[in-house]
Amino acid sequence: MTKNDNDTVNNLNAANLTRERLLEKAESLFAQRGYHAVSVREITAAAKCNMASVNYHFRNKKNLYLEVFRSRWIPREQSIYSVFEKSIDCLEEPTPELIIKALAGAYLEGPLSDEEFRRHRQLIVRELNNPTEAFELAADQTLRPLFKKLYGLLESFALEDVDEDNLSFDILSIFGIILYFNYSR
Amino acid sequence: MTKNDNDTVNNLNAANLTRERLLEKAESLFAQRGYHAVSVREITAAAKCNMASVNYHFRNKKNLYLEVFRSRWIPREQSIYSVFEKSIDCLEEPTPELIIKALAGAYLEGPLSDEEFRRHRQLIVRELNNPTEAFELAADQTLRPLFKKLYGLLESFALEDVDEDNLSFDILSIFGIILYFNYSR
DNA sequence: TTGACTTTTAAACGATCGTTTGAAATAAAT
DNA sequence: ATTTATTTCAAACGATCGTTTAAAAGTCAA
Repeated sequence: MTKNDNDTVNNLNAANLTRERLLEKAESLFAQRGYHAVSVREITAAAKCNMASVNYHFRNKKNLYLEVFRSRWIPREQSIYSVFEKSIDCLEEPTPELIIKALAGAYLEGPLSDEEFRRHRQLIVRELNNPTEAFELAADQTLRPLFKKLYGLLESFALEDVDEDNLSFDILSIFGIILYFNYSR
Repeated sequence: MTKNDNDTVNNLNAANLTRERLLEKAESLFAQRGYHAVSVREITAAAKCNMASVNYHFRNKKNLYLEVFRSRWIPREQSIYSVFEKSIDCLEEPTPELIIKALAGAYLEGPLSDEEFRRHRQLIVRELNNPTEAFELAADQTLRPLFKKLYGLLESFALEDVDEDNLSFDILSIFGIILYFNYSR
């Protein structure tokens, strides 16, 4: 067993170097090709460690996948959210156009490098198409709060005959555009 | 071996009933959960036939997947394209807004039922995220022609300072919105 | 240096995967 | 009715999957 019941602890000993390498390579491979297309053997080979390390550090493959979201994806999304909130606070007059620009900017010119954003986006697009427990984590801790914030910002404009459903759809469409941005190459 | 070298022939004998059931169930399952998450055993169980039938009628799993695109997805997309073209021809003044409405209409209110469109969209979204040989088929025979048509229709408007790249991006964004439509539930 | 604890390792486990086999069943032709 | 060709089937194949095991290696305090 680990020397600590809470396996998300941030010790910097040798053990956690293997742990961190596994999370890094697992995220990269899961983002590139998806959960089922990537084997534990491939992840451990990339991380240059033994196959049983996945079991030792993360219990099993599924939990390694979830831990990628818990300890990497969600904090990253939260940092994007922080950038977005600060951008909004700086606005004197937060028009819908400026709000959307602030949102897109937080994702596309925020704290993430191009490669980091590519991975980040790939992971959540895969979850949108094939929801697992990871999507619930992401939805609860990042997506719904962001959605709620956007809703609050945009509904005050009460654009003519736009009802709640249509506004929700518009917000989702904006995410669709941002998520599909990189497909234009 | 089959009694015909061309296994896409449209005979209506008993053999092809099994073949058609396999294509139907394979498409449904691949759309729902993706190539790797669906096993040959599951497909043949759904189609109520023996596991070896996949090998007999389609050579292997990968080719069954490709045949779903060749004999089902691409013809369906082409029928959508036809509806779109007819809608455009009926327009007296094809403004960008009317063009986009015609496009969305062809997908959302065209020849496909809601369930058919859901499957249709799921298959191509999975290919966008995880391109295989099937994407090349779809791109060559349906996506690029449609894209070219849209480009021809929209570029004539020469909207101010919109260059080629930005117009391409806008077209892709429109597809992003259409593809993500159903996520709003 | 000893002994307790943590981490890594090689090897094997059972399960499931896609595919193959050869014979039985069915259909078509002579 | 017999032969020929086509289609279906149960059973097994080798490969790969995620996981487990028990021992070796490493770490660190007493």
